[in-house]
Order: sequence, then C-alpha cells, then structure tokens
Amino acid sequence: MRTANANPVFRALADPTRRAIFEELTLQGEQTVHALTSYAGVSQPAVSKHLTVLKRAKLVRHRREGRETHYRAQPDALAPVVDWLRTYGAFWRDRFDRLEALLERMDG
Amino acid sequence: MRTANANPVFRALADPTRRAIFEELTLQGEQTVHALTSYAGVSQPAVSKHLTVLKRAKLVRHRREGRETHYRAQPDALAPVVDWLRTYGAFWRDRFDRLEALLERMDG
DNA sequence: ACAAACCATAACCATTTGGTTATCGTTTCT
DNA sequence: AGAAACGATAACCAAATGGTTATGGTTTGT
Repeated sequence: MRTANANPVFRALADPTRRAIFEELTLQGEQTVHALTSYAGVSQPAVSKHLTVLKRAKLVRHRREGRETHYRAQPDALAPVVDWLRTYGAFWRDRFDRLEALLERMDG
Repeated sequence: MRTANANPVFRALADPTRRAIFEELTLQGEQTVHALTSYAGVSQPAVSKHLTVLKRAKLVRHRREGRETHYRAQPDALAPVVDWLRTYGAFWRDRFDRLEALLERMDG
C-alpha cells in the first residue's frame, strides 16, 4: 500500500479553486455540486470539471442520490504528498521520523 | 511567521520535472545548472525556467560562482504545504498533533 | 586576444488548462 | 404530463505552460 502515483494529487492541488473545494468539503462535510457551486464562485460546469480532477486523484468520492450528487473529501488520498514530504522535505524529515519511532514504541 | 502564500509552492510542485530537480538537489546537494541539465533530460533553457519557478516559490536558492550558478534546495519553503496538510488532511492531523505535543515535551 | 563554457533571456510553438455558454438526460415537484 | 432543478458533457476560447532553438553576456582556459 506504499504511495500511489503522486502526480495526479500534486496536479489536483495546484489549482486554488480546487484546493478551496477540497477545503470546504473537509471542513463542512459532504456537499452537493449545487452547494459547492455557490461556494466556489465559478460556474457549475467549472465545478464539475474540478470535481472530476479531484476524483481522478481520489481526493473526493461521490454518491448519487436522486438528481443530486453528493461529494465528500477523501483525505487519506493525501498520503502520497505526506510520503513525498517525508522523503524530500529534509527539514521536516527528522520530526516525522521521531514521531514514527515514538508512536511505534507507544503503540507496542 | 505563520505560513507564507502556499500557491507558488503548490504550483511549483505540480510539475514532475520540477519535482525531480528539487529531489535531486535534496538528495545530492548543491548542483550547477549544467549538472542539473544532464540529470533532468530536458534542454538547459528548460531547466533554467524550472529553476526560476522553484526560486519564486523559494524552494531553491542560488549562488553565483564565476560563470556557473550553483543551486541548492531550501526545504523549509515546504512549510506552507505542511501547514496545509495539518489543517485539511484530517486523516493526518492527529498524528501531526501528537508529534508536536511529544516533541515539545521532549525538547522542554 | 580568442575560443569555449556556462547560463539566462528571447522568440516561438503546441498543448493543456480553467473558464464560459449551451444542451441533454434524469429526477422531482405541481 | 409538464415544468423546473440538478449535474454532466460538449463546444468553444483565451491564457498559461512546458518545451524548443537562437542568442547574448560573462567568465575561464589556451
């Protein structure tokens, strides 16, 4: 289960509107496309396209309910980014590693 | 000192060639544009442009030495991404928070 | 002094991206 | 049944992106 392809995730997070949508879903929970549209300040088709990109990165899931589609954040899809930071964010790596060691000792 | 603008950083990390350059600088240390060019598999001007983007995100620093320019990674510029993950990566937030608490107790 | 090496910039190009309006298929409401 | 709401898709467009070759300015080597 080690780190899926990071590229779609980094790509998806590169756009501020997309990040805003993901943030909204994270903070407020599941939302319809309609609700997200009034939040995002762009047209409904634009939101649908952003959601498609987020979907490809597995950062959101959707659930159809009648005529509406409910989207929710899937934050564990951020794992590739966390892994990447652990490997290349030298400044942070030590802290991550110390965390892991400590947690394992605690959990053990 | 809380979290500079995250956008240039996310943008910079969105391109795989740029990530590869940053990774190379992180793992191998300071490098000239020439060295990075043979590593990256694109033309020298392309590398220069990528370095400019990384520079704007403060992910790299450069140092002129005669006719060559040495670049090195500046991984603490990843801080905005880490902060963002702490806020919106709900799945990871607990671990981050536990880390902070533990480290503070240890350092104290 | 001349030539070569190094790197940034300019000029250019094809593709991708993020947005729009228009439309279509469903589902719900009256 | 007919109208309205919801959301995905199509068609389109301007701007941004990532790449190229050409060039120019320094610095180094002969």
